[in-house]
Amino acid sequence: MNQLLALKYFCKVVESGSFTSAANAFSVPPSSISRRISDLETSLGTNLLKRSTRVVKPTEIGQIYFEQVTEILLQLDQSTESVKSYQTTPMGQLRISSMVSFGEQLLCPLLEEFTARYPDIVLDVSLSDELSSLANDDVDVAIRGGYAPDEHVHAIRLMPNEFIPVASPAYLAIAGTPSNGFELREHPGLFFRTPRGPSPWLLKTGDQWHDVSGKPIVVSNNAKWLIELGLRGKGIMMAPRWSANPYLQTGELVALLDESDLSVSQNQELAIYLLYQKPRYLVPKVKAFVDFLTERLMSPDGNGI
Amino acid sequence: MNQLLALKYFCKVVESGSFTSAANAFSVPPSSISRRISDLETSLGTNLLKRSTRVVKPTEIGQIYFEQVTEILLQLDQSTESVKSYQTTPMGQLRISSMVSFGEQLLCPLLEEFTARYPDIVLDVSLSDELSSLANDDVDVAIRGGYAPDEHVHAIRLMPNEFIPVASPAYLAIAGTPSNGFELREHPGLFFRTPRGPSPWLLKTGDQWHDVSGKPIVVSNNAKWLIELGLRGKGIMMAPRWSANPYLQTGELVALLDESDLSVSQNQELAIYLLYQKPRYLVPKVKAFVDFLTERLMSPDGNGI
DNA sequence: ATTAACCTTTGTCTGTTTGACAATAATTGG
DNA sequence: CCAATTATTGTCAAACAGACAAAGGTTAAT
Repeated sequence: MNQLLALKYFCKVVESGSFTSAANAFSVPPSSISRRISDLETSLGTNLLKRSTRVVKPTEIGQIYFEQVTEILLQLDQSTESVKSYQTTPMGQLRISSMVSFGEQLLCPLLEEFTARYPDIVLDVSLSDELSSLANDDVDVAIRGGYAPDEHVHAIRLMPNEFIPVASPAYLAIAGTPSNGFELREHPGLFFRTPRGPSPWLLKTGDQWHDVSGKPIVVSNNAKWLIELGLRGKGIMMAPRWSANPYLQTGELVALLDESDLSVSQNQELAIYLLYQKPRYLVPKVKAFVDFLTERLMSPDGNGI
Repeated sequence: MNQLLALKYFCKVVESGSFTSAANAFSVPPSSISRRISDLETSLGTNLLKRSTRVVKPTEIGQIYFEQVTEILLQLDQSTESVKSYQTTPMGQLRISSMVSFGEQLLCPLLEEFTARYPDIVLDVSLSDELSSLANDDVDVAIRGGYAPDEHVHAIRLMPNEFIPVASPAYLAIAGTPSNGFELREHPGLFFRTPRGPSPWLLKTGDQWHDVSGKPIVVSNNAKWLIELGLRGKGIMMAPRWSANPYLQTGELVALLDESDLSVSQNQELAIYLLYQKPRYLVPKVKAFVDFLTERLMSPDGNGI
């Protein structure tokens, strides 16, 4: 028996005081109402309604049952409604995972604007260079460099992740400015440690890749500290362009060997990706974040800031 | 879609963390669970569960929905349970309608015992000689004399309703004791007014009925007062045997013309009936009252007290 | 690394249930 | 007393849930 249907029919009959009007309300023949309520009475072993041809009134227990069931149906409607609103309005907890340096320098400043625009979204931002398992539902969206998107993960290319060698003017004044990539080997290097080890300095000549890593002074996963060391003239570092940009503009850092094919990976298409799961029904909070971030970070030519 | 079924399946899946175990709990194939939940998700436009082959976890909104639905299902169970208990235990409001004199003299004294035995029944006793409409659900049980039971009303013959002429010894000492029915016409009469008028005194001789009503001194629907007048020697009255009995035993009243065919109605089978509606499912409170009253009022030979 | 086991999903069929429509029974109001 | 309204019942067609088998995918163990 379709109990919920029977309950809805029953309540409508009590409210309207007649099978016919209830039938009209549901656009079904009165016989359907009669049969469903009969089912209900049978399953409860009770007479819920007193039928006299002109007037239908609930019995004593029918009245009690009606009041309780009305409340229950109302709650069920409200629950359904809250689910639907969740599917309509960006709300709920949004768990974001981002690379540390990107998060510190670009993401977090933007998030203040985001929370202002979507007050019903509670942010849970976790900065880490380890890739947290998007698939295991630890996180709603993730920002990673050069991630290999698998089948169920949607990846949006936010911006290129070009690495350029930089150093402070003070350092260059003392140690001299390298005139080609191979000279980098003679310079002290500030290396970023990825989860897969220190990222090397690579130079491409034709089809050949050469490791032109300098002499390691510091290896750290703390990008901020590395940049600080660079600013203080401790050596040369390969920095993401988006990270070095502010200092390049103030002149605190200088970009070296601008035209050369230097990188930290043989993968030519290094980029920063925004990753999120692609379920059957996309949750508004995720869509809101994806839209927001692409709008703010992706320049029209796709080359980022 | 059988929404209620889907909700039950959904909750069980969340609780057990797997489709298979939920399927076992309901003794249905896992595919049924899968299909019902898929229906539910479609109708809500939401992913409620995150399926990773080994672990099934609710989504954020799925968790919220689960908590609310769990509560709702619990309430529904409780409502069903309360109906079932209503069908098992005598409880609720029991509306009784009784003839005034019978109610005052016999019924109400018994009811104290009844309420003691069934504390969950709240009595609503209405004493009236008008017949309240049993069919219109104004009343659960009614006690009436000589009622013509219609098709849907169950009638139990509680006791005969034999009317006998009585008077006080003091009156008889002055006015003399009538030796046959026709002499009653010469006596002052205390008449009970039924809703259909004063009840006459009738005498049957062979197949003939004679009106042998005395000279009306008082006509009243207040039986208590009539009896009081009788006790004070104001005249003769036709009293129900069950009403006069206490006074006959003390000698305060004397029964006249014991062997004669005197009555107040041509209907020979005057009796007091216990009436109640006969719905498909008899409510325990009614059954309790019917059983109680028949046990206390019906003697084995069916002739009453 | 490869296989095996387990779980969810999908396809197809069958039995049950619900709704539609018509006819019947019963009661109220004029 | 008759007409109108209402609930119920009978019958048929359509929709739906469940059974069973097979497929697809992921984890765990060899």
